[in-house]
Amino acid sequence: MYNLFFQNLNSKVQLTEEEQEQIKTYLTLKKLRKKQYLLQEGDVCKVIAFVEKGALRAYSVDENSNEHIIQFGLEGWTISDLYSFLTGEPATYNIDALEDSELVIISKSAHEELLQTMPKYETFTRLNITGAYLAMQRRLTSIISASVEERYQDFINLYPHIAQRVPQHMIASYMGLTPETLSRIRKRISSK
Amino acid sequence: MYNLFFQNLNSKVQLTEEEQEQIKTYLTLKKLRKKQYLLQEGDVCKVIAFVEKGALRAYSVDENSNEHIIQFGLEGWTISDLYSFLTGEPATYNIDALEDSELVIISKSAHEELLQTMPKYETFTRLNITGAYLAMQRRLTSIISASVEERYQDFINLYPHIAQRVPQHMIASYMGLTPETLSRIRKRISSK
DNA sequence: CAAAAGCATTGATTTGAATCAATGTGCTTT
DNA sequence: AAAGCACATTGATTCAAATCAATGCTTTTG
Repeated sequence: MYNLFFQNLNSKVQLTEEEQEQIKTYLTLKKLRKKQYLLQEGDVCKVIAFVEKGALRAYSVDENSNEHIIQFGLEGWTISDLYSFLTGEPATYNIDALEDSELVIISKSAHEELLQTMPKYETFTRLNITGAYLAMQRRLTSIISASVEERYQDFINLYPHIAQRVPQHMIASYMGLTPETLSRIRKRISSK
Repeated sequence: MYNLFFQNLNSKVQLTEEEQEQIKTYLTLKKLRKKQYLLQEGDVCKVIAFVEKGALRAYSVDENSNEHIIQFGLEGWTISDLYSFLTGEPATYNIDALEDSELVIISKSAHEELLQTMPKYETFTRLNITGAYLAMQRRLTSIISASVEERYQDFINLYPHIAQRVPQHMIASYMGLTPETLSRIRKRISSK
């Protein structure tokens, strides 16, 4: 059940059997049906979720009730409203399941205790957030400097598996475009 | 000379005198004149720089030789091309000084040794990157979902000191706008 | 199974930002 | 002090994406 999580963990910090067992005591599993919420805007985000199976999205809703996807979470990725999780402020994002999913759940107290007691867990956390930072910087750079066409190409190249599993209008949302515009961009690209 | 750096460090992880002295042995100071480069695109980024005094910017240059500012670094902030620093790949950003500046320099080997030997330094690093991640996520959310006017207002509210010290066309660049557009937006806002 | 909902596409029109161009102003720099 | 440059503003025009609207297709669901 925790296979992917520990695979991921081990690839970043080598753990002994005992260490793994110890960490396991802090984790819980959660299944989410398609369309179910993991987090709703306004609630405080209590957990970090590692996606063992399935797909989720984090998104905000603006005053015109347009959804803006800030992050996808597929197998092997972590998803949360980190700001809310860390500060205890109400979440500004919603997180829900795009497919039936299985999550490894780390509660706030578990996270804090692990950070305090297991140096390797802190290293793991540091490496994770660093990876997330670099991925986001890449996305930001591309938004600021590249054309929409290039951005779409980059997205497809970087995340082909997302493009296959997620409806197109959500990719448009992730890119900050309308579905119509993305459709036309795809058309333009394919006619080359 | 290292005042601000240690102030910052201490605010995140409480250090003893000895620990501070130990860390100091890993640091060097560097002064940069206005317009001098800390890093040029294509070179490998060898350092993380903490800004003690002055102001820097990290930016990329696109095929039409337009500059796109990805980050400002003022007093108390850290600036680097982290991807290049961590991977050893050539940098995709340029970093230069907007004013005469003083930097606390952490070399790659220093960074690695400190991470390995001083748990508190790792914690410091983790907290720093987490803060940077949250700031960037905020920026990204605003780009994807808010109007340019709101985005400019947010920027001014969040970083009033930057707005005061940095030429307007650089703020436009940071926002992914042309200077003309930002000028018009300011006009629109002020006429309310 | 039929109805409804969700999704992608296409077309016509509007809108907002980019581009091109010119001017004014204040700083450097010599 | 004069010349040159960097910067901000403003105007006119172009261009790209949003919006509004309609259609057909597929997937859910009652």
